[in-house]
Amino acid sequence: MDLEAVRTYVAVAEAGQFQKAATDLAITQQAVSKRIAGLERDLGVRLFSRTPRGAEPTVDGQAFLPHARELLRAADRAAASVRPGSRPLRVDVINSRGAASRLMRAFHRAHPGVELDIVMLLDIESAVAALRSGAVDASFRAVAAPGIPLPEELTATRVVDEPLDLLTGPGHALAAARSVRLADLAGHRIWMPGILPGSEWGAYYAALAAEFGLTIESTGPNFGSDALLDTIADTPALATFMGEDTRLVWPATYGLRRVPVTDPVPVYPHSLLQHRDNPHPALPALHAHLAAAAAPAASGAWVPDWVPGWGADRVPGRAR
Amino acid sequence: MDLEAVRTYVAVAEAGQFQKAATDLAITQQAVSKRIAGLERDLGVRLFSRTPRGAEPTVDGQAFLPHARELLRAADRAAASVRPGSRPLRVDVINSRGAASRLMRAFHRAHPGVELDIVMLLDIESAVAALRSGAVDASFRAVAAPGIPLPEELTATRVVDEPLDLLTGPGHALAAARSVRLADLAGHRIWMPGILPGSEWGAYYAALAAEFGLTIESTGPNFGSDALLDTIADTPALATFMGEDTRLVWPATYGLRRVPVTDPVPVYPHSLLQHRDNPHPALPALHAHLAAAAAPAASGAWVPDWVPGWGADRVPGRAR
DNA sequence: TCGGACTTACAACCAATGGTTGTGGGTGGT
DNA sequence: ACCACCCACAACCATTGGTTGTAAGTCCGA
Repeated sequence: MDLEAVRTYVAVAEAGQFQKAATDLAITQQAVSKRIAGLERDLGVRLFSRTPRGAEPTVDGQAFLPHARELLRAADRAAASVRPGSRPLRVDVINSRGAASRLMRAFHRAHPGVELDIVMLLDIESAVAALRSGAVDASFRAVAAPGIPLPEELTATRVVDEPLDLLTGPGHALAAARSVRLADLAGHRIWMPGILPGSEWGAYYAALAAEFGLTIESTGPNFGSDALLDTIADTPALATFMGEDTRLVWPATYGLRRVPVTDPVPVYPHSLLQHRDNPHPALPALHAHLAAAAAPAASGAWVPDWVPGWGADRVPGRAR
Repeated sequence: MDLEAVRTYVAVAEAGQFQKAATDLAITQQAVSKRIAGLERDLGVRLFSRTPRGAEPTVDGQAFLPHARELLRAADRAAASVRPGSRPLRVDVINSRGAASRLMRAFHRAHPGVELDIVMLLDIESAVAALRSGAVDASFRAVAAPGIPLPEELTATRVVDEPLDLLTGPGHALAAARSVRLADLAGHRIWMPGILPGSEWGAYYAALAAEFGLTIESTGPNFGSDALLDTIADTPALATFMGEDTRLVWPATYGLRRVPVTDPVPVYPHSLLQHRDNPHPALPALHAHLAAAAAPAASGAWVPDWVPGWGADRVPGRAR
């Protein structure tokens, strides 16, 4: 199926005749005739019934028309997603299951009119480079991690702290616990595959392990969250950390247990990075939404939490 | 933008390298290279960063990918909409503002998974022909109108009765009335442009006019509902009928008045026609939905209504 | 009834597209 | 240093898709 033929089809359906559609498209009537004939050959049905006064859609043509229009709109959106200048707001999130993804989905629900593209960059260096070049408009990251100075032209706004739960299999020693103190995790093996030592998560867990004497293993390649959960469910000696609000789609029979960690609650600090001069019109709306989403938590009871020493100030109003 | 190039792009993004995508698509690596280069030229951005071990999407490529997938899905849906055999349920409605359209929108909300195509055929003859040929699966029509025998292989199910209101401009004699008896409309000019004498609506209004002495003018071409409403608003001597539940999108300043007609209420009888042997899997769900939608009205107070003498039995449970 | 104005369809031609094969440059592992 | 593997470029060629010219059909008015 050829998009130009589909575009020609819609033009004919709107014009009511091949001739006028041809002048609208600035081609000859014969070219229109050929395109429509080719489209009908591709689809295997007759789309127009030709009359001496023009052409009108057949039943198949009527059914095809809205799909054709939607197809052309999809093509326009696809082209717009990479058009320099006015393109959809492009936001980098740190992974597809974390708090940042959840916030962006909520933002999309609250502002359905804002065109949005979500990308996931590998590390903060490439995120910083993408922000400086303008390839992305905003990035959820943990800033001020050691060794990663924030360039002058970027700004960072602390937007949300993500509390972490412990995730264990049914055979784990803490599987039945209602909660566990962070200090009591000393000596337990925590497995976080795919966390690179130099990355932000790597720095976060390194600081956490150093302060509370945890054993965090990030060895081995990341085979995806399915493989991770599979291993956690089957290995009594292993546990892992997972965002408190992460919803798991997982068969209940595997018996994964989620154990809240307290005293203090380890929270991962998310900031929104952007270029100081980025003029994208949707950025203010995003900031307003994030501020509004963080504020209501202030009414809850506050619980002591832990962020790395380099984690700067806490987000206003966080509670649990 | 070429759909084949987009399909190739998605294949490369999934394969991770041009070579493998080429074998998957059964073309040469050079052809893949050319297609991607052409797509990048069309879009004006670089989609892949080429490495000695393959190709990975750039930031622009990452943003483009979901749009590309959606574009291909839209193309598949468009092709499926006219595929003989298993295609979406194709339903003919009598116009875009009537009760049939409303019912189909409600059905779509209740069954979002059912692929649906709505068409509007000119008259009941073409609807019958389309049903017999299998070009459409179901049709909302008023059957048993005089001179239109229902062929043996078609079935008709009375699904909904649509009450009609009188629509007037602010200067009309009945504009301030809270309701009007059908008999009191005798002598008033009712304008229904575009209603053909031989059509179902034509037969309906002819019977209505004959029984209650109305003056119904259906002269003149139908310039669309905007032109109709425009004329009604500006002409004190004219009024028209309109479905009770029809929502008008119209500036309030025009002052159109909707006057319920009573004693009896004129209702237009809609039936669902289909081929006796049509095996489309979504047809039972449609029938179940229509039966469920008609039933709840039985709880309301019943009001005398009027259908043409040829209008067969009333739909069970209709009320107002 | 005939001719003019209008429609779409078909034939011939030609440039440009899009595939192929062959080859070269570059990187990473042995 | 060589080999294996990747992608890009060049040359070639069939096919596609545009053009012009013409034919066939219908409507309408003289």
